[in-house]
Amino acid sequence: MTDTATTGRTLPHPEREGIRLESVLHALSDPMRLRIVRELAAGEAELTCSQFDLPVTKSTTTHHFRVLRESGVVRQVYRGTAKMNGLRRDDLDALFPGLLDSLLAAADRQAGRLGDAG
Amino acid sequence: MTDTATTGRTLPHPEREGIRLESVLHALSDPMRLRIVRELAAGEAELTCSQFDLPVTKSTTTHHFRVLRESGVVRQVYRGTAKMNGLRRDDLDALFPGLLDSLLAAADRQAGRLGDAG
DNA sequence: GTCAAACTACGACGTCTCTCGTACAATGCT
DNA sequence: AGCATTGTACGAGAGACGTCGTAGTTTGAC
Repeated sequence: MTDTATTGRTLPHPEREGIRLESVLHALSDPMRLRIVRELAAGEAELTCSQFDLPVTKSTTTHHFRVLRESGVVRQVYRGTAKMNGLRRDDLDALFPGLLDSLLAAADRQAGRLGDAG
Repeated sequence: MTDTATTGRTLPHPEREGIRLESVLHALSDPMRLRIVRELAAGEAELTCSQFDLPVTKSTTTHHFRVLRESGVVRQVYRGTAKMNGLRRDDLDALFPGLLDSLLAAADRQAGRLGDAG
């Protein structure tokens, strides 16, 4: 328990077969959550909630991460006081091949077009 | 004007560049609307609103078609008393290459998996 | 001109969503 | 033990959403 181990707390996730397309689309239809997912996809590593510099309060951030988790888009694991977030790429790719990539490409494209992503 | 011509009434559509990914995802995150889009994609021809046998009232159907139109997913044109609906495939493909196909494939896959589509 | 068909407008209702603030819980460090 | 960090729970408020019913409009056919 002294190394960076996962702590006892666990969070409910839908299993792969329980992920619903409508829920995923709904999760991704919020600008804040789409932004989170894009940042998550950009880096390889998992990120803590607090590493996202979102223009909302902590409560709201928690809310968005929960929506993402409950829809099956991200996997969350506690490590110490932090909560690590990772895209459920494997599950999403298995369930809906090519969808996540198209979605991320579409988001990138739109960000480039609109200039809201450097 | 005696043949099957478009009548004077027109409906506001977002132009191609005005279509937002978040709005498209939101439009598609409703089961009724996803169903509409799948039916539209299945057949080549445009369909009238009343050709869809949805388990909701006419008012609600109108509402869903409006959401789809305003988000840029479908194009609607009056012809007589009917309103023809067509997927804006060209615009969506130009804006978000591959996205619509992935989305439709994902929906098909889920329908097959869950058995709610014959 | 009358009538039916297709769709719309408007208001209503209950629910869900996004946001916040405050108070609380779990963990790790000293 | 004490404290800082990280995230949660709960409640609230404003607004959006999906649904309906009724009344109305537009068009085409007779």
